[in-house]
Amino acid sequence: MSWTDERVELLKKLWGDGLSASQIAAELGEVTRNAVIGKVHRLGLSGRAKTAPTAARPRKPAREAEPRRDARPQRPLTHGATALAPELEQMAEEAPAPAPQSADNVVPIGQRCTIMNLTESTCRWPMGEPGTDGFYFCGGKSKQGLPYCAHHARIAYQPVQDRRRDRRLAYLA
DNA sequence: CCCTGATTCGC
DNA sequence: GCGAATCAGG
Repeated sequence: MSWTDERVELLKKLWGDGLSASQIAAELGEVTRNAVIGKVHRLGLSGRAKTAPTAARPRKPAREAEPRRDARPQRPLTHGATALAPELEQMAEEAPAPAPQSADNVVPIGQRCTIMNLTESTCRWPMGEPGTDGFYFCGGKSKQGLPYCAHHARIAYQPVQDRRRDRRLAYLA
């Protein structure tokens, strides 16, 4: 997969929205966060804020071609990494229950889970009508205490996105 | 350990 | 130009 115009445009948009490189990578698919970061730099739109306090890098001692381990294979079943500002974690607890039945979302059967299979790292986005047989949770991989996977977190917190970003920049500045 | 972006450099 | 490996940090 290459950087088509559409993908680059989406990259710019998401980066501008303050999403992390790994989130963007998950959103784009078929690329790692390193690829995203590399592209961001080449496009010259790095440095979203925070004046790099850690500028000077000691250089890397030339490296030879190594057996290089597998390039992290993005799991098709999950929505990849997630990491939102700490402020969001609080909101997560009070976040209004997302609309139960989302006709648009279809989760792979193998990923779905019930209340019994939920762990700290599974997406709790409800699917279907609670209490009925068809009900289940997304079950995608969530991280850092967030209750949702990257995909559902975006949906759940959309209205607050602006505030979140501003806050983040505020304390980083 | 989870994650973040930044950089280097072989390809 | 691309991005894995690495680094430095939270």
